[in-house]
Amino acid sequence: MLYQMVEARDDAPLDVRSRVVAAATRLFAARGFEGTTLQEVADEVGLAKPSVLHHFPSKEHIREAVLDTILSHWRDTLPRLFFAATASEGRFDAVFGELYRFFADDADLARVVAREALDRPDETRRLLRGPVAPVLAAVAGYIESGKAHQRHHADVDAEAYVVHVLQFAIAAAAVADVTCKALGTGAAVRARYDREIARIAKTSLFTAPTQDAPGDPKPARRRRS
Amino acid sequence: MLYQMVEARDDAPLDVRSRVVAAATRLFAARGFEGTTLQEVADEVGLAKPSVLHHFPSKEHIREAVLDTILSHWRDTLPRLFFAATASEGRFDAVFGELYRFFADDADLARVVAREALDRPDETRRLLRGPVAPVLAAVAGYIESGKAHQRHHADVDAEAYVVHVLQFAIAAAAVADVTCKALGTGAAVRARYDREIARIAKTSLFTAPTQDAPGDPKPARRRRS
DNA sequence: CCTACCGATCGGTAGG
DNA sequence: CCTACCGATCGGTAGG
Repeated sequence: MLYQMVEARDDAPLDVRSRVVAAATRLFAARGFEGTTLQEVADEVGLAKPSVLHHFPSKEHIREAVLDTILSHWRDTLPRLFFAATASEGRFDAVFGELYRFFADDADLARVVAREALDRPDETRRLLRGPVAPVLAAVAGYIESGKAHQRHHADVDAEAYVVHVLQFAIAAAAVADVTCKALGTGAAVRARYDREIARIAKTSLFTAPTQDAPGDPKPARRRRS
Repeated sequence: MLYQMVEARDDAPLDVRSRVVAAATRLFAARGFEGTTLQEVADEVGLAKPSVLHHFPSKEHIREAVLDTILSHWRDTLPRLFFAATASEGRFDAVFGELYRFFADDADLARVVAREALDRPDETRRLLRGPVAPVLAAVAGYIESGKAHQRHHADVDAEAYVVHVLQFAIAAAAVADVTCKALGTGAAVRARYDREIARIAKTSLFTAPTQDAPGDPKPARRRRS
């Protein structure tokens, strides 16, 4: 079967559905689902409200489209992440960097996911026990084997560690622009913030400094605005 | 000056304002400020909507009362926290446990704070640079001195570490009942979850296992329902 | 502390 | 893709 491929180039003209999803993602991230009106979405896309509802039968359908888009984006990067995790030792920086950067590069995605966890705990639970579970289990297995080889701390709770690191990455990315300001002003602050979360994740797992390059994921590259 | 003391006993009858704040805290935590209506708050308190508005001139005033209550509760525990942090070495478990338990004991507080950070980044920034800043700086100073004595890892970014640990504790408490389910079912799961976040915070700071009792904050004691 | 009610805006529909 | 409009509900007020 053949699907119309959606061009991912940032400057390519997007179809109406994609423009609605992009606008809704931004607005949901900033104000939440309940705090966003269809009128605001329509205004941002440059359409009348009924025109938006021609493409999505209800506001709830827009929410689902936003979340599906994030989830499918993530599904694309998961295999790469997983491969990096299992292919060789000492690749922790790359793996964590990949995970963190996915959300840090576009804080709106992190904010939408964080809001979803707060707004709809049951759906989020389903997601964690469903499609996300195998990935968590796989990474936990990798950590367990690392424990057996004394590469990782013996008292790491592999499953709990993975869950915490995942939610740390999302939470840190979601509120980075807020909490970074507690570190003072200036451009270097965000780099310190990013470096420290990577260091925490890494040091709490490995028994000794790895042979990796020092744990600094590249500073987040911003996607828009 | 003399103030009317508000009795903290859980079973003591509360005045109307306190009951409104308690109901609003629960509702704001679950649905967010925009997702909560004055009617729902009134219903939960058992009053008519205009009666609620007799005690608080607007919905916005209820939000402020909710946040003030959380902040002042926290101000009460901060001195204790700070004293524990600076009084002696090896008290990390107690300090982090205190911080984490404050939010873990009542996840609604963590959720309200998390939502506030997402909904009103500017206000949250002001809070971080204002009243919260001295506490962060003090703890960061304690960590710096620990680095000088080789008790803490040399590459810890003290200021960034403190900010991350704070937001980790809040985020972890806010979504604990969601993400714990990714660890399986059963009563022990939450204890593992709590123990692992304490271990991560501790291991990423200290150069070697401390002389403390193993890093397990008591399992969160639930305050209500 | 209530009943009754306000204008505004919500998500969504009709019809073209 | 639009104008015009729907019933419902929003936060808040009047008046007692």
